[in-house]
Amino acid sequence: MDDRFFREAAHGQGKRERTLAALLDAAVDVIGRKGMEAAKISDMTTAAGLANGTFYNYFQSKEEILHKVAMEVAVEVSHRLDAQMAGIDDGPTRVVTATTGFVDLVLDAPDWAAILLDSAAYLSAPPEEAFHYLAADITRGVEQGVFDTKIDAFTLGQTVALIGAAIRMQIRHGRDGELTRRLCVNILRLLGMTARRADKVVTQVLG
Amino acid sequence: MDDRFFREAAHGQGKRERTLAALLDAAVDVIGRKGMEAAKISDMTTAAGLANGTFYNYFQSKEEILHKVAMEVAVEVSHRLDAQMAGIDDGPTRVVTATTGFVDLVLDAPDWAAILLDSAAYLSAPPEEAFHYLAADITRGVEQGVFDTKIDAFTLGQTVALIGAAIRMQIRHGRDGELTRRLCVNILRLLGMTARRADKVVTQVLG
Amino acid sequence: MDDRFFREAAHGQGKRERTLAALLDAAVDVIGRKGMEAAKISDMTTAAGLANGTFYNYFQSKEEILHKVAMEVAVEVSHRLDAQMAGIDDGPTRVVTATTGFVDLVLDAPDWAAILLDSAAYLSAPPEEAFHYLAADITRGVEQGVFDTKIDAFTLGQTVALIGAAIRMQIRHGRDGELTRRLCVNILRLLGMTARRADKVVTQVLG
Amino acid sequence: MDDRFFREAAHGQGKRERTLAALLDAAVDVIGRKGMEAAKISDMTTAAGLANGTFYNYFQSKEEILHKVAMEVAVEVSHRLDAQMAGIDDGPTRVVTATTGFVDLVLDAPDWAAILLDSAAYLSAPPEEAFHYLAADITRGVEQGVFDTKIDAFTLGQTVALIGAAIRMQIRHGRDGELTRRLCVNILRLLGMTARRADKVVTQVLG
DNA sequence: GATGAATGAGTATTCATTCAT
DNA sequence: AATGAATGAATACTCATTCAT
Repeated sequence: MDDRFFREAAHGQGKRERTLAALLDAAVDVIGRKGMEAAKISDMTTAAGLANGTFYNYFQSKEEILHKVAMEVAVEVSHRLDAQMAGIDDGPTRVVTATTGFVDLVLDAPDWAAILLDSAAYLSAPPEEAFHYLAADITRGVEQGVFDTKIDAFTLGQTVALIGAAIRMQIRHGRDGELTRRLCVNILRLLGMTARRADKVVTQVLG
Repeated sequence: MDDRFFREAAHGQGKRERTLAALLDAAVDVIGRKGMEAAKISDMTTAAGLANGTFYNYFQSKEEILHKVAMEVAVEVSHRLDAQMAGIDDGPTRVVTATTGFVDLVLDAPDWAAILLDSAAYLSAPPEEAFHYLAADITRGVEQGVFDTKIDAFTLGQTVALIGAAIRMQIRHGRDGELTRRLCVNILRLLGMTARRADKVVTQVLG
Repeated sequence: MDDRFFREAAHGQGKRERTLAALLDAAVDVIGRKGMEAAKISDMTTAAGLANGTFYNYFQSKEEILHKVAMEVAVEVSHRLDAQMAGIDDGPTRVVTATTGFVDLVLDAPDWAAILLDSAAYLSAPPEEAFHYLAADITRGVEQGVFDTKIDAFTLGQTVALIGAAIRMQIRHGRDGELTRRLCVNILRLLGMTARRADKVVTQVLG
Repeated sequence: MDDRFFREAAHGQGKRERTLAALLDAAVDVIGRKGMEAAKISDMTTAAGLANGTFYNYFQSKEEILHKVAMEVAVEVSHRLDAQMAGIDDGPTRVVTATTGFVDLVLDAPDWAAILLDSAAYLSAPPEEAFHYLAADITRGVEQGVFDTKIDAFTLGQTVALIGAAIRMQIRHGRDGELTRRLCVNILRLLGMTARRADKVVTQVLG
């Protein structure tokens, strides 16, 4: 999904922008195949059809492009989820919708999954952008009185950990909608809903 | 905690055993400081006061010592937790006791924390020993009718993810008993207890 | 003879070609001094005035450069012999001319001798190019009815063994044209000529 | 053939002799399997059922045992050939008998073949013992007036080269009596016999 | 004599980064 | 802007040899 994502976004722009986009697309591709650690600069430039040294006209270091790619992907994922969720008002429904949407989106684009997953481990700073909406939805649920939990980095971290574990398992053992459903239940439970109400919400949203 | 753990265990034994223990202790130390990925063989031999080549009289490769260290630590942690939990019969109480004990133990020995955390990511096979008791306790809770969840790799993975995230946060931002308490609540909620009952159990156990 | 052989051939070409040639020349030099087995990559790069890592911009491994050098030398030797032998039609005369030419050429360039001799033992596939002409000349002699032998790998192997032994002896104990003459006689005898006729041919050709 | 050759020879002797013999047998075995270059001291001691360090109570270095083994094997081979050839008086017949016997013996004991072949390349000094009888037989033939060649190191070297090449080919491509027969013919031709007489002798001896 | 633990010099290979063109 | 050749630090692993017990 979305091979050449950056190049399309840079279509019609200046040469510098297009080369930059080519490098970012190449990075996505290479990271998807080999992971951040093993991704070589030369892999990226080769995939982008550029010479080795050209890389350093656009980035100061390997780390920089890794950060950039991770952030851009996170932002784009957030955008897409926002679009899916317009008009949904109920907190729990939003959480389930967002989680399902996120997991599906990321499993559809394994390159992006690799980037998001790796960025938490390989980069010091995981891209909060990807999960920003989640904090907002949880807050909304708390305000609506259906969630019973503190809203802070810890709760967010716990939730993200659940999502990450679920994605990793599906990458390893194959896609499984049932696991995504259970993930949603787990998140709602963790946020303070009873097991019964959590099931009901998930069934309403996912059918 | 337990610097020279292996050397103490090998005290009075033959030279081979003592050198082996020195290497394992050195590995723990180095992994604690630099992580599994960055840990160099020469770091370990230097820390153990040995020549470079001596390493290969005891291990075939870097991976081998990493596996060995991870497994030994996991086993030892399990042993200690078992000791703490003798006589506790109630499933939820066991889960809380085990989780708290595990988090405290591991935060007391940050080297061990690093090993356990890294081993999941760096080694192909993370040591199940460290979490085996957890599966047993969850099963017990389900059999006692207080947990409402499937017992499988997914549930275990979700639980372990919560614990890992909590430990990581405390390593980064400092020890915080309140977070450990909230972790326990989260786990019990995830396993199907209501928010209220989860709080009650945690309060009973942790005061 | 022909120190800097490759560099001369690459004169005026691009930088990549010139560096490649420098590496090949350096390899020839190092192999000549230490043999294929003991030749180190760093020896070659140092001799070429390059950094260690530069080697791997041109070759994947030590084996690769060894093969390349052996093949290039073999090809060049064949070219030079071809030139010497243009217009000679008689089979035995060709064999004697080729053998003498080969031995002289190789003793003039002891580095090349080392390469050709080592390549049979160290490389899995010795460069047939160096001896291809020999097979052709033997065939010609057989067709002319002056040789009485099967033309196959065995006969070729036997002949090459004689040449190799003669070269080795002259490298060890000093150049000796008489030995080369006797080598030619031996080859002709082996190919089925009587001692007398063999002597006559050799005398005609070598004086 | 002749596994434990040295141990049998040392039977009934002192402990030192028996341990030495065990090391020599182990060396034969290991060299046969891996070649001289790749043979490790520890391979030999392990195969001999001894500790690593024990080796140095018997040999000063790896080279020393290699030399010793090569020499002993060469001597033994000579002895056996001598036995086969008692009573044979005719020079050419002796050469054919010795060559055939040598090739057969060595192909029957591939370990020995490996040792003899490697010793020429890996050790500076190939064991002349193995070919001493050959010089004598050639001399005899010359004195009988059937060979027409100088008797010196060069002729011997040429002959040995032919034998080596023939053995190598049979090790690589499988035993082939026809090649051994052709080898004998080649040697006789090289020593100055006509093709016809060489064939006749070989047929008389080998049938 | 035997042991076997310890040694440490030796080397191919990778890859992010620089810089002259 | 682009090129791509050159760099060189960094590191796991081998094995003959030593020597204290």
